[in-house]
Amino acid sequence: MAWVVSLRAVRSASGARGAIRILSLEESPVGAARLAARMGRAAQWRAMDDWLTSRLLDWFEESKRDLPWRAEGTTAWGVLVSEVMSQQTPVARVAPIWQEWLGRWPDPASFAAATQADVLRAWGRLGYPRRALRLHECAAAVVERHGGEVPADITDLEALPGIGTYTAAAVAVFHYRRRHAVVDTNVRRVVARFVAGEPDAGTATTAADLRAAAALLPPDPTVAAEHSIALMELGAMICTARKPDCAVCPLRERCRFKESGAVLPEGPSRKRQRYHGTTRYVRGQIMAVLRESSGPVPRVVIDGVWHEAPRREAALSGLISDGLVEALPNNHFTLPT
DNA sequence: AACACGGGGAC
DNA sequence: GTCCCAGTGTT
Repeated sequence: MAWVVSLRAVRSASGARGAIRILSLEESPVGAARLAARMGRAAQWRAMDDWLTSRLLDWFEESKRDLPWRAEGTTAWGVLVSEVMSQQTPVARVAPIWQEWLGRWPDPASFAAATQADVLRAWGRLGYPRRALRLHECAAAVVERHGGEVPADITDLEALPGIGTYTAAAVAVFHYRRRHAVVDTNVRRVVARFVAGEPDAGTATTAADLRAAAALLPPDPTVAAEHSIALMELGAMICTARKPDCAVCPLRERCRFKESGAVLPEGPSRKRQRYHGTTRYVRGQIMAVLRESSGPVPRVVIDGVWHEAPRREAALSGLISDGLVEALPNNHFTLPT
């Protein structure tokens, strides 16, 4: 009855009558399907006879990772920060930085008051430091537009700097428990395999991906929210890109990819740019120098990070136009103040 | 639709 | 050495 137990966590948030009724059956050692049959359609829990949701939530309750932002009492701001940090960055690397940030800047107002240099140093080597600056702008916008409270409305969320389709949905669903599809790379892959029987998701097509994921959602918002989290977790832990562990997948009996008996293509699926020596690499080197220096850095030190002047200058001017670096009159460079 | 944008860890 | 990762903003 892990599936039923999982509803306990959302009981207070939902206040739904249905949740209470389910909980009353908690001691009864019956499976989700039998429970559904007993309750009947009048209970309005179509989720109960939704095989996918039932399997997903049973598995999730048992196997979910103990991520710090999943702790009870995490604020909407905490969830938003965790999502922005997790954009293109593995959660294992995000967790310690997230802890530090939430301790230091527990809400949008305190974070908005920090300097850009402090923000960029605290971001450390998480990568894509423009995210840190956008998060800073985001906090200011939350203070200005929403009185310091992270909004629950998807449209309001998407209007914030650095918050796109995915992150807006993630905050609305994971924190505010809205019923809305949350589509990241994991969900796209799981849906491609489970529904379409394809080995991997193709190029992202936001509207179609959202429709496909939305079609799988159970009717109740709180259950749908858990379903969305679980689907992402499944993609991250079981239905992985390289080596899906179908043997232990809770969805294996009805997965069209598993049914097809197909195997993942071996070779590289697409051409990939080298990293070392790219502008992006050089930008990273320059940022590392500036982060680790307490004050302005002379040009000669910047010149040391890469031998080719054109590449170096391209990286530097890019950083300046992105607002990540400031050029001082005395030919020194610094993180923005 | 295709790019640019970090950095680290798994294989 | 290559691939992947809780994406977003710009062109």
